[in-house]
Amino acid sequence: MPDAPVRVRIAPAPTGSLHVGNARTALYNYLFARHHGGAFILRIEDTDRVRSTDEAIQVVYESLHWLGIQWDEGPDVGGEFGPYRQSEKLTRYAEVTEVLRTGGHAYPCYCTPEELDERRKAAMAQGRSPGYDGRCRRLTEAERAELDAEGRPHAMRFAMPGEDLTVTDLIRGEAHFPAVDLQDFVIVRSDGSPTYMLAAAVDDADMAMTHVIRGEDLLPSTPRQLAIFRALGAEPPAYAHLPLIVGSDRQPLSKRHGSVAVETFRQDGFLPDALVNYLALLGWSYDEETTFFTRDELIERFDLSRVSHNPAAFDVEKLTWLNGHYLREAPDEALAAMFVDRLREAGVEADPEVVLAAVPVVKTRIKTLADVPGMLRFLFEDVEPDQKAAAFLGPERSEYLTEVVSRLEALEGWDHEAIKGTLDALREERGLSSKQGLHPVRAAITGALISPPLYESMELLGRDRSLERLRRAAGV
RNA sequence: GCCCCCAUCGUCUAGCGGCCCAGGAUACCGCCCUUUCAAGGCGGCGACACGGGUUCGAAUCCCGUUGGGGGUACCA
Repeated sequence: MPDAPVRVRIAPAPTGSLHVGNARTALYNYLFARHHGGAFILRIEDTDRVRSTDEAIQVVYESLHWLGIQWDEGPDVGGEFGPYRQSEKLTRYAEVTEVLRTGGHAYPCYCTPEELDERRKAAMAQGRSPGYDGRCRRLTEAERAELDAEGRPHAMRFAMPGEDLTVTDLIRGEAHFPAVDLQDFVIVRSDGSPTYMLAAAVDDADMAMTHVIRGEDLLPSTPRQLAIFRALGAEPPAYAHLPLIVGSDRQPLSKRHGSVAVETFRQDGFLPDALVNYLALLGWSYDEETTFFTRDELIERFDLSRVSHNPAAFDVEKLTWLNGHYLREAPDEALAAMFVDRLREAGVEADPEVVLAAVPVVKTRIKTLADVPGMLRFLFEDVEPDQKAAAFLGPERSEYLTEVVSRLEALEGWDHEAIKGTLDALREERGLSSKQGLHPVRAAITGALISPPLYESMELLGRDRSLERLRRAAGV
């Protein structure tokens, strides 16, 4: 198996958004494939037709594209192991079911959900394993014919081999499952549709997967899928189960913890590089100290043996910090383009030239792109001073601001150095602290007490508009 | 209930028998820098869940307890 070219996949169910947990699974599979020079496949698990829509599939594509995770085979790009949508493989699953049935590995089950539920409860009450008791497996052909004649609907169950099974996990080692807990499970529903257990195993076999890297929640399903592989006479892939991502309270990560969909992180102003770097580190580490990784470094260094075993709590604070780092590292031109887009989304039409000039002083002051409009809006439209700023703009500042205006009017040029010199001189003459001297000006120019650097802001705003705002604040 | 997985600072983690009275990052606190706010620099606080073993020696190995997570579906 180590000699076969690596083939791995991500198999999301299109339910409307791509969960970060799925995104991380996709990332690890992608990194593993690239590291080994293998193929990364995208498969859409849409056997549940009711919940699956084409729009939801588009969201999966877009989220993965945004993260920069490219797939080599998939519904949209094709490949020699297709189709890559389970809804297009229904006849294939039926075919396999027939093979299993003929080979004595599957049988019809006529038990109703109510009956199953009742027996399950009874088993649990007695401390026994709650799985299927195998009743219909013992039916004779004559009895089955009779039930069929009555028109009783049936599901198809897989007949487990009745022996203990061992899963060898690349991350965790061996897990042993006693036969008593491995009971016959449904592979085809009474409406004829295949279940996940069947479809996933058949696809992994059909698509020649060499490794299945997925969430730990699927570890208990592995012995069952292994049994299907064996019944089919197919070579099973190697398995690796990733620790789950939980919320700050150790509960499964869900919307009440904040953002969980990749699309939402994008809207919240996170950079794909930051999310990828963060996700890479959420359950994996390279060494004692390295925190930042480029894509190429991740591909070069990713290794399943360094994936951790315990559930990881998603920490937006750290993601946010990482995002700030990537924001500061990004080229100014690229940032300017993103800033302009953000401003437009916030209803602010910004001059790209001005935005580009503002990038250097702004990029150390934002944590996400969502902070941009609040930081730069004042450059492009008049803003009402907020409450704290207003406190520095009363009539009692009128004389001071008027003096500020006249000094600045006398200025030859209009650059931050000259502005600084002028305001410094005035402050010194009057014995004003920097706060006393600058707060009123800052309030007049930016409408807030917290803003990008004042002198640079005034240079960016331009002479005319700066003076106009100061005059208005002075009440002139 | 039963089965499986897991257990180092609040959080992400390094550690795979002596290099560890436990290292890095984040968060938090302080100082420096400073036109506000950040960024940056420096420093601080802070963890081996508990109990038994094994060993000259255990965060590291074994057993148990406790705790957390997952599964137990005609969801995936």
